[in-house]
Amino acid sequence: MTKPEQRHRSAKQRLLTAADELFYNEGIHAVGIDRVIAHAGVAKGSLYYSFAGKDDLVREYLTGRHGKWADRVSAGIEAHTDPRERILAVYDALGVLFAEPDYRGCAFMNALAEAAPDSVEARAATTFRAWVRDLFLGLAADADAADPKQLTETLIVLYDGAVATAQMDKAPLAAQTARRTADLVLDNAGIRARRRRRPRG
Amino acid sequence: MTKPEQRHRSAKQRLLTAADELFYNEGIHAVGIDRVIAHAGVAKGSLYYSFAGKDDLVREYLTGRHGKWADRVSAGIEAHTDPRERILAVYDALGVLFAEPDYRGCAFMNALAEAAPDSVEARAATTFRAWVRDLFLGLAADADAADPKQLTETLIVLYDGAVATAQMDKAPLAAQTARRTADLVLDNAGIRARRRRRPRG
DNA sequence: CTTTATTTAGACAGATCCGTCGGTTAGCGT
DNA sequence: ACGCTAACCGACGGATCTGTCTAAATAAAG
Repeated sequence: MTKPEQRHRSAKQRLLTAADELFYNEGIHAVGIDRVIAHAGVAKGSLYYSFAGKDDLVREYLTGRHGKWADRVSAGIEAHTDPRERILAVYDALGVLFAEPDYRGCAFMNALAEAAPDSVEARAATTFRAWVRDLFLGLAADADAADPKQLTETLIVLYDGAVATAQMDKAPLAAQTARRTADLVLDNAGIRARRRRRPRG
Repeated sequence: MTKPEQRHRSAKQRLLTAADELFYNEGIHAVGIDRVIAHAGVAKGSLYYSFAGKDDLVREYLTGRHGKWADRVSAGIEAHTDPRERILAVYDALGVLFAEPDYRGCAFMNALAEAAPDSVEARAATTFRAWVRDLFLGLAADADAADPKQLTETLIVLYDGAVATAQMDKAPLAAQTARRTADLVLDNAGIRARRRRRPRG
């Protein structure tokens, strides 16, 4: 068995990187596998050696996006201890994301826009959305919200609104707008700043 | 010149209806012109007689969506005289839209998700977004908002959030969540109910 | 009726799509 | 060195895509 890295990255990894760039920037249907293998610099046979087909490549592209974003959001949240600030940290993470020069919206929203009801894209989007919901639900519960479900609905609408506005209007500042509104919503829900525990003593 | 209706609708109109259904429900790239002409029940030659190409058909599909939605929103707004309720009427219109059984998100967001930067889809989306912005900007000014631009940004994020959440989570109630939050935002902006003039005296 | 506009059916071309296949290279154990 | 096998390669095939074209039928208009 070969080690996962020799001098050059493996064909599978190069394919994954190329697929991520092309699928995200131009859309899944718009990019054929010929474009992917050309951009990765590998042969077509290598794609079907490492992946069952285009759907499989799409699936790994989306799960990769899910994992990377979940890691970034989690890191942003865990930089704070105050439950209120932990909620707002999600919108701060969006602000950093939107500022990236090649931001082109939510990969799952875009994938779902061109996907069939029972496709790989639809399944990946469902998984992603369950993660989003559970994320806010946990944060709302930690903040002792009176109605965690309703607060979650509102926070999700603000999250999605920031994402969609930033994409359609090329407006990275939509994250700040969403954050400011979330702040107001938290005020209205009676959630105030408090420390769970001091960082060190 | 032929009248717009004879016994059967013209080939152009049938193509437009078929394109609207198929493009919206399955995505633009996913639907070939063969599918469109089959669904319309016309010959391929009729498509290229009435339209310059697929792009032209896509363009008319999107401008049609724009016009119909603008009419619905305007009708909803003009049913109210109070500037505050005129703003909230937009979210009520979204609620009605989301309740339709075949709702599949914003046609322009979906089109943009699979479109190239300078495509017909991108241009139609830009036009649509300018309309959305001007709509809220006018409503915010009519309500004597202290900062109409900032209020508009917030209302747009809530609008987009309702649309995106409703699509991704199949949650028609996202419109109510957005409306409730908009209500809070308007309170916070110091915008109170007032009549411009009595309906009759 | 004559003329023009619209529609039809289908074959065709060129490009691109996804996927398969047989053959080649490279790393590893023995 | 030898054999084995994972890893990789590029040509090929069938399907589908958009768009063109021909030739004729139908409908509308003058």
